This record gives sequence, structure tokens and C-alpha cells, in this order.
Amino acid sequence: MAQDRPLTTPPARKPRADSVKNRERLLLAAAEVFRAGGPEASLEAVARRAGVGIGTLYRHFPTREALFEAVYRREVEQLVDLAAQLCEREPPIQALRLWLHAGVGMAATKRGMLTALALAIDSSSEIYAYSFAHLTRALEALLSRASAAGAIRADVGPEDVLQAMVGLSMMGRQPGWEANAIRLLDIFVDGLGASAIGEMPES
Amino acid sequence: MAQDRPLTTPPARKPRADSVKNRERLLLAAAEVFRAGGPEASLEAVARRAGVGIGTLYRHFPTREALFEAVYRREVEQLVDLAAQLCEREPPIQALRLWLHAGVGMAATKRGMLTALALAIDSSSEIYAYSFAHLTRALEALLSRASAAGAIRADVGPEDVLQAMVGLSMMGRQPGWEANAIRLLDIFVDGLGASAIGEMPES
Amino acid sequence: MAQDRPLTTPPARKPRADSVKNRERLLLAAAEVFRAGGPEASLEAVARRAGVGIGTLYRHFPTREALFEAVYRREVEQLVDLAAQLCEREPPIQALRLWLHAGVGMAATKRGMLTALALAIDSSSEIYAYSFAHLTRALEALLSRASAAGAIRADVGPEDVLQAMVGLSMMGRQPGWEANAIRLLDIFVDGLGASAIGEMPES
Amino acid sequence: MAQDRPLTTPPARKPRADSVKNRERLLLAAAEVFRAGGPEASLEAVARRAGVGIGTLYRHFPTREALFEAVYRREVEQLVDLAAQLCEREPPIQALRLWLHAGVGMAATKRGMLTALALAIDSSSEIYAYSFAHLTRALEALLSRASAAGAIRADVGPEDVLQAMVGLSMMGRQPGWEANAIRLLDIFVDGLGASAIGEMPES
DNA sequence: GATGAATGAGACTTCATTCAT
DNA sequence: GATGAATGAAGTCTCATTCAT
Repeated sequence: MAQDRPLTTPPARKPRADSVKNRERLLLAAAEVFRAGGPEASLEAVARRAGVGIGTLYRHFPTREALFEAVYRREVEQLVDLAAQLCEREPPIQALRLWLHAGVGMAATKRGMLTALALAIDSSSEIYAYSFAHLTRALEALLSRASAAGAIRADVGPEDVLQAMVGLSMMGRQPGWEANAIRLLDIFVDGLGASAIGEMPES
Repeated sequence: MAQDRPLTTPPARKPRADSVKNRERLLLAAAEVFRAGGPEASLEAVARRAGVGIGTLYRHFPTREALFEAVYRREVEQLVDLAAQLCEREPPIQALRLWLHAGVGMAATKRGMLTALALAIDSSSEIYAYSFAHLTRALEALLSRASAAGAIRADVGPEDVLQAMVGLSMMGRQPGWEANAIRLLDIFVDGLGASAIGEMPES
Repeated sequence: MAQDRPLTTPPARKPRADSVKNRERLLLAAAEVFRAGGPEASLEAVARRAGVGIGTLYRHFPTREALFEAVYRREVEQLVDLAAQLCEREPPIQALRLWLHAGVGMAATKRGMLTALALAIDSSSEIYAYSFAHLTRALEALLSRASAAGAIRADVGPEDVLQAMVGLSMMGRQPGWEANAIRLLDIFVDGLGASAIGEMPES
Repeated sequence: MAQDRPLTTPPARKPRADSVKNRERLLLAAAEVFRAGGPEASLEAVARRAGVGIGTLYRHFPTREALFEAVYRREVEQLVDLAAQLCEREPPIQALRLWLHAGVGMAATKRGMLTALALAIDSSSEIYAYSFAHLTRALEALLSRASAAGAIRADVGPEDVLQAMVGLSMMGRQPGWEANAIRLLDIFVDGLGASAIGEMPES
């Protein structure tokens, strides 16, 4: 009697093999589909591309939000970590540039995440807000450092730069769009520095 | 009947009725609805807002594309004209800035048109291609002029700047997004000039 | 200009011919389908049986509730009116019996309405509450009259009798179920009178 | 292996494990779930409430019908037995009343069983027919006895009374519905007796 | 045997598009 | 021409049922 397994504690069984595989496939497919079709894209398309039934998708991710979250949270976390690292080992402007480059080149999701971030700006959904808040904070560190060094103008907030990063990366899907986005972002950072010149005699 | 009209010119029918009024209303409504809901917005919403039946919408614009075209063509034409004017009466950099500002502030359609342009970049649809081609050409005049004056770096094409304009305007829907987009574009133009400084002091 | 039709007042056009026909078909089909499958029955089944597209059903009745309401409201109103009439022209017990018979035999919807009423008892939905409230009130008149005449026991409320009416009519779908339900209801009314005997010497 | 068992009786396998416990849990859970949600209730809800996997449910009860049957058969058997007992130790009318009360108050399944019986009346399913047939037979004994004693009218069959029992119990789910159903059934039995009075004073 | 993941059918709902009036 | 009703495809979501582990 006392050995009865407690009904309230599902005994944490080892995750089934095909389940793990399906989850991975779904995340991959979702990243691709969202990248192409935006965050309104059909969940059935995701399931189809993942090669699983629609029911399987819903078992793994009961809501569209849950799927988004799973797809993007890791990316966001990596970007946040990267900001901290760059602050320590790169000069201010260079750190900023590299971080923005990373934002563009983020593996696996690319435009998908960017689209999501674009929405974050006025969407009230959980994951968007989460992403927006964390990325903003990460950027803030980079910006205030660069600003303190007089390397960039001081009247630009992290939201502005985030918006620029997303906006300049969103357009264009030709081969090579990433390199192009990086080029445009570099120009933008040049602009940040250019306007700072009059304000603080450099070094 | 119809005896008072020359029999030899039947193709030109009298184009008048409340039809003209409806067409105007539809264009207005479409601009508003697309602005708010993006280019995926429901056509029924457009008809409803215009106060006409959905059938009437279809009579005037047999496809969604046709409606887009009608909505945006005028805007595009105005932008194209504006480029020519600015070339004649403003200094190079200023002309470029003002044109970009106009692109952001374009009345009546705003984000709708921007979204459409965003799509244009890899969509093969008629109207998108049309808009993209014409705007690119207009921008080219502004850019080559500024570039010739040594005011901006020379390795940036009109597609790049168009992409920046659209991208930097697309994000953010809070009140004041237009002013913000203009600010970001100005920084971008600063960047175009900043990189040019070291390259071309000789002219 | 002054002749412009006001946009805010949809000019009350004559209802299209097939629309009326479809509405009628839908109501008929809904009554049948709800009768057979209860109020959870598939709306697609209703549309199928009515021979119209599912979209047509939704145009006419935007919610399941709206369809229910349309199906049942008229029936309820007729029953309410009938109660008033019977109060005036029939002796108390006879009035009660005839009203219950009418409840069973209600044309067009029969079990469908009864099922709905069955649900009314604890459902909070608009139309159920409406039906329940009005039928209860109608029954109350009949009961208090019979009770005042000493023809039935006084400790039975309209909810009780309504419950009996619905319950005794709900079962059985063989041919002849209506006559059977009437028979059972008459026995129930006999029971109401039998227990009254000791309480008030008749006439 | 298996050397200690006669080779001639392999069919009787040792029926024990936690399997028995699961079966019991499932029956309990099913009774509760069907009571609350009617016979359409989700089988997954049953499994969840029983704390077992959905697969386990299906192993024990390969079809929904099989589960119903297992849930209700015992109830039906108890009612059948009760009829025989009451016939022997209670006066006719009282026996009938008590049996009907028991039918209402049947533990563990309550409305679930009643709903099932309601369906039985025109459903062709195995278990419904089984229940209906047995209950009808049990009631017949009670009725013919009461009828022979002149205590109730003779023109009412067991199906009628069964229908009354189910119908009068089905409605209302407020607290206290059982007492109410019993009250209504007593009135109905009063009605059965009242109409008998004039018909059979001679016996 | 037990488990819960996978599957897909079916219901709901929204619109783009066609057509009767 | 204008209108809005009809249609059905497509997407969302929920289980019943099957099956791999």
C-alpha cells in the first residue's frame, strides 16, 4: 500500500525516441515556415513540412505562442550572452558592430526571429515581450559603453538600434542578403559615430 | 437610342455614375485598411469601410493585386516626381534626406505601402515590381548626384537605400513612429556621409 | 448632395428570394438535427441537411446560439400565449392538461425544443434562460388557478411541472411517442389531483 | 517453464497484477465522468481522472460501448435483484415506490446511467438493449403485482413506468435534484393509483 | 501490461470569390 | 452597376483510436 506510486507525481519517464525527433523536426520546420511566411503562417504547413500529423504538433506545442517561444527563446538567450562577452573583450564600437552582425546571422531562424521581433514592438504576447525586453537590455550595455567612450551619439536608445537591426535585416531575401544587411548596419553605426563627433572630441 | 453619338466611336463609354464615387471610396478605404492590417487584410473589411458591397469592390478591382496597384501607384508616382524636383532645388544630401522623409510620411497609405514595398523585394507580382523599379530609378538620380558631389560613399546602390528606408520605417507602430523613422534614416544618411569623408576629399 | 443616401442606414432592401428559402431550410434542418442529436449536434450536419454550404449557415446564424434562438423562440412564444388563452376558456385542470399536451405536440421542433428546455434548467445561455423563464411564468398562471380551485396539490411549483413535461416527453422515439407522452402526463396530472383530495374537499 | 501446471488447461491465465486495480479505477472514473459530462464525454478525461494512460483504458475496454457496459451492468443487476426482494417483503405500491426511488438514487453513476437508459430506448446498441430488457422485466413483476391488487391502473406497461422514471430523473442538476425526482415520481405513482380507483373496486 | 506519442478525421470558423437579383 | 447571399477551401483545434517503446 505504501509503495503505491503517488498519483500526483508522473514518474518522469524517459522521453520517447520518436518524440524527441519529432520535436526537433517541428522546431526546424517552424523556423523555416515562419521565416518565409511570417508569424501568421499556417501551423498545418509547419506540421506538413516537419512530416508529422497536425495532432503531433499540437501535442508538443499546445498553442502557437508555445511554438514561437520554443523556436525563439534559445536564440534570444544566446544573443544576450553574446552581448556580455563582447563588452568584455572588444572595444566599444567593435562590440556593437559584432553584436549586430550576430543578430543578423543568428543560425537556424534568421528572418523568422527578426519577424517575431518586429512584432514584439507592439504585440503584447509573452514571448515577444520577453525577447524585446531582454534584447533591449543587452543592447543597452553595449550602447552605454560606446556612448561613454564618446564613440557614438548619446541620444539613441537601445530600442532605436534594435529597430534598425531588425528593419535593416528584414528586407531582401536574395542570396547574400545577410552580407548586405551587415553592410547596411555598418553604415548605420557609422552614422551613430559621425553625429557624435561634434559632441565629444575623440580621444 | 444613342442616336446623338457617332456610331464610329463606341468603345469610349460614358464613364460616369456613382461608380466614380465608389471607386474613390474604395481606394480610400483600402489605404486605411491596408495600413492597419497589412496587405493580408480582409477585402470584406475594405468594402465594409467603404460602405459598398463586396461585389462592387470586385467589379472595380478584380483581384487583390489590382486594388493594391490602384492604391499604391499614385503614391509611387508622387515619390518619383518628388525626386526630380528635389534634384533641382536642393543640395544633394538635403535632397536625399527630404526624399526619404517623404517616403516615410507618404500620406494615406503609410505602412501599407511600405509593407507592399517590403514584399516587392522578392515578390514577382506585377505591382510590386513596378513600384520597386520606379522608386529605384528615382533614388538613383538622387544618389548619383550626392555621390558625384562626394557627399556620400559611392558603393551604395539605390536598392540598398530603398531597403533601408522601408526597413527603418516598418518597425514600431506607437504614436510617433514616423518621427522616429525619420530620425533613424537621418542617422543612416549620416553614415553614408561619414564613410565618404576619408574616401573623397579630392574633388 | 443632400440626396446622398445616409451611409449609416442600410436602406432596408427587400430580402433576396433564395435567402429566405435558405433561412427556412436551415431552421427546418436545425430543428431536425437538434432533435436527433441534441444541442451539441454538428452545425455542418445542419448545413448538409439543409442542402446549403456551411458558410450560408454562418451568414444567417453567426453563432450556435443564434440558430437555437431562431428555432425555439417562436415555439416558446406560442406556448406562452396559449397558456393565457386556456386560462380564460377552460376549467383549471383541463387547461393544465391541454397546455401540457400542446407542449408535447409543438409542431416543427418537438424533441428539439424539449431538449433545449432540458438544458435550460442549468445552462446559463441566453435563449435557454429566456425559454425557461417565460414558460415557467406561463405555467404558474395555470397552476395557481388550479391550485386555488383545490384541483391539485399546492406544493408543486411550475418548475416541477415543466420538468415533468419535458422529462416525460423526452424518452421514446418510436412512432406514437407523442400519444404516449400525453398519456404519461395525464397520469402525472392525475397524481397532482389525487394528492389534493385529502387537502380540500372538492367543490 | 510452466511445468507445474497441467498442459490441458492453458486458457485460464493468472488474472492478477495492478491490472485489477486499474480496471477498478477506470470504472470509478468513468462513472464520475459520464455522470458529469454525459455519455459523449471524452475518454481521455476518463483515463486522466483514473490516473492511467489512455492506452490502458483501451486495453481494458476496447470500445466505448464496452466501458459503458462494464460501468452500468452492475447497477442494472442490482436494480433487478432489488425488484425481486421488494416483491417479497413490501406491499405492492410501496414496493413500486421504493424501486423507483432506488432507480433515482443508484449510487456511483446516477445521471450517467439514466442518460444511458434514455438512449437505450431507441438505440440499438448491445448494452443499452441489455439494460432496457432486464429493467423492463424487473418492473413488470412489480407492476403486475400492484395491478393485480387493484392498486394501480392496469393499462400501464413497464416501459411506460421506466420511461417516467428516467424522464423525471433526467432533468435538473441543482443540488437536491434527487429528492425532487423522487417527489415527482411519487406524484406519478399517485396518478397511477388515482386512475385505478374508479376502475377496479370489485376485486 | 502500461504508457503516452502519433495520427487523422471531423467540427468550427473565416474569407476570397462567384453569382443571382 | 450595385448589392449582398452562397459557396467552399483552408486553417484551427479536439479527440478517438492505433502503435512504438
